[in-house]
Amino acid sequence: MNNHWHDDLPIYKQLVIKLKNAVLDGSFAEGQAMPSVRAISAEMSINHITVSKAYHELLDNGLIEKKRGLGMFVLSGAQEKLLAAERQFFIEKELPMLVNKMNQLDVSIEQVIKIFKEQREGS
Amino acid sequence: MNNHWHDDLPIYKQLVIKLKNAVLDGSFAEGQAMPSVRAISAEMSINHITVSKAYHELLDNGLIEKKRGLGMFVLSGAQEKLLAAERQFFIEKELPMLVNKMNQLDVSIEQVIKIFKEQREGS
Amino acid sequence: MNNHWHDDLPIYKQLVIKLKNAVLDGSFAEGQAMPSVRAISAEMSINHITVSKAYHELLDNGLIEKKRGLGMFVLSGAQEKLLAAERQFFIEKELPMLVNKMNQLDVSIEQVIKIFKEQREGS
Amino acid sequence: MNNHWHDDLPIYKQLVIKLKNAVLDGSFAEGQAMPSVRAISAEMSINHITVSKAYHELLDNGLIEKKRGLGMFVLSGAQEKLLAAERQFFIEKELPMLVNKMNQLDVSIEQVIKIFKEQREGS
DNA sequence: GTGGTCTAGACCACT
DNA sequence: GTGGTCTAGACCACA
Repeated sequence: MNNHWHDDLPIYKQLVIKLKNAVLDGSFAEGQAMPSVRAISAEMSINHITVSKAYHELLDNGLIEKKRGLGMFVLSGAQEKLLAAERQFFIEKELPMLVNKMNQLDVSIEQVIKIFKEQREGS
Repeated sequence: MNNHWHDDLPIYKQLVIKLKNAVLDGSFAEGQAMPSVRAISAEMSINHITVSKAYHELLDNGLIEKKRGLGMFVLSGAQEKLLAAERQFFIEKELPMLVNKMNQLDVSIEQVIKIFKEQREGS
Repeated sequence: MNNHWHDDLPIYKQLVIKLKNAVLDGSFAEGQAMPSVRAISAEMSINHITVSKAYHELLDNGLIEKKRGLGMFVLSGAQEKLLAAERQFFIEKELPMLVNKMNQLDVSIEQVIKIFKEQREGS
Repeated sequence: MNNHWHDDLPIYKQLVIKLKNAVLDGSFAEGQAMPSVRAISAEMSINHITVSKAYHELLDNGLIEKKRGLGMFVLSGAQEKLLAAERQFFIEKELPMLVNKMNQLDVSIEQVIKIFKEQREGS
């Protein structure tokens, strides 16, 4: 987890994204305790309230749970739930917009495929 | 042009997008006068300062010009210029990010092609 | 709106209750602007963030909407929605608990009726 | 005695309620030994300090007594004392608040009676 | 140790 | 004017 921020998105939102990615790729296993608010706060030099705000978004999304006096814990099924939600959003919302823009800008499907293949190999 | 706003983008930005789209699809032909600030302001019930802000972004982008006492006019070459700029941004920035997300979410290129074809036929 | 707090409930929660009551009894009519965050903040001598937290709870409950740069507005249907929600919660959750406790403590239904009638007259 | 906690009340408070209910319904007879702190701690997987805190509340309420080296014992008269206290609190504090809410939400006394009867039969 | 709340004051983008 | 974000530091309840 780096601590390099860009400022077109609020810090807590960027943190939400990082945390979600960590859940997605399994860095935070289900049932496991998340790093404490103050730990992140110290490690990344951001206010604990800012961290808390990020955690609350995960809480609202049903990805983590709070145990009083103990901390935040990854809920079982969180990884799958997150993956499903992101995939659905991507396919139902982002992809159609992408295609729409392709039509508007006269970008051919071949160009997309080309970039897709390039990036596959590069990574 | 509807007047339904969402909240995740500033109104003036949403207006910029609408105006650019209108130039892109030829609704505002080159050399033609743009609707007056107060016309848009009234029609969409938004503050004239907000409209003005949107127009200034188009001015800065070199898509329109101001003729004193007459109003704003679409510059010649605006459509093509806009098309080129958007296409470049799309290919160099947006597409790679989307492809990256596709990889992360295990979305196949076939799904993109499928949606592409569906949307082609539908429109 | 008074500004006398008890401390068994966080200030922002107490504020939520006050605001909901104001919507319930029609003090804030639908479509009308809510008092600004800073206005309440000043009037009640509480931090604006605390007020904001309360407003966000109303936002999440779908009772008010935010208009960028303009403020918070009571949504149409808010009063009815709130009334329905509270009544449902009362009947499905609170009442059964009440009855359950009555049984446990051997409190007769007659006593409840008596208090009900007294309070009706008193108010 | 289950071990499923909710988050809107501290665990030790929830435990206090459970223990009181057990005294109320006679599960813990007067003069009888209460389960040891470590027994409850183990059975419910909660910290022994938390259990201790709950027991201290019962001690302060004069419902149990500590016999050095032997454990906690239900005081004689505990059941009746508890019943009286809870009944008084219920009638003087809880009922008026509920009735007040009934008026605000336009819930009729007939609905209460209906639910009362249903619950009587059901249990 | 955990998270929750609050303050006072700053700065920002938007209308 | 509107709300949003962030900080630094304080205090609290809970386990």
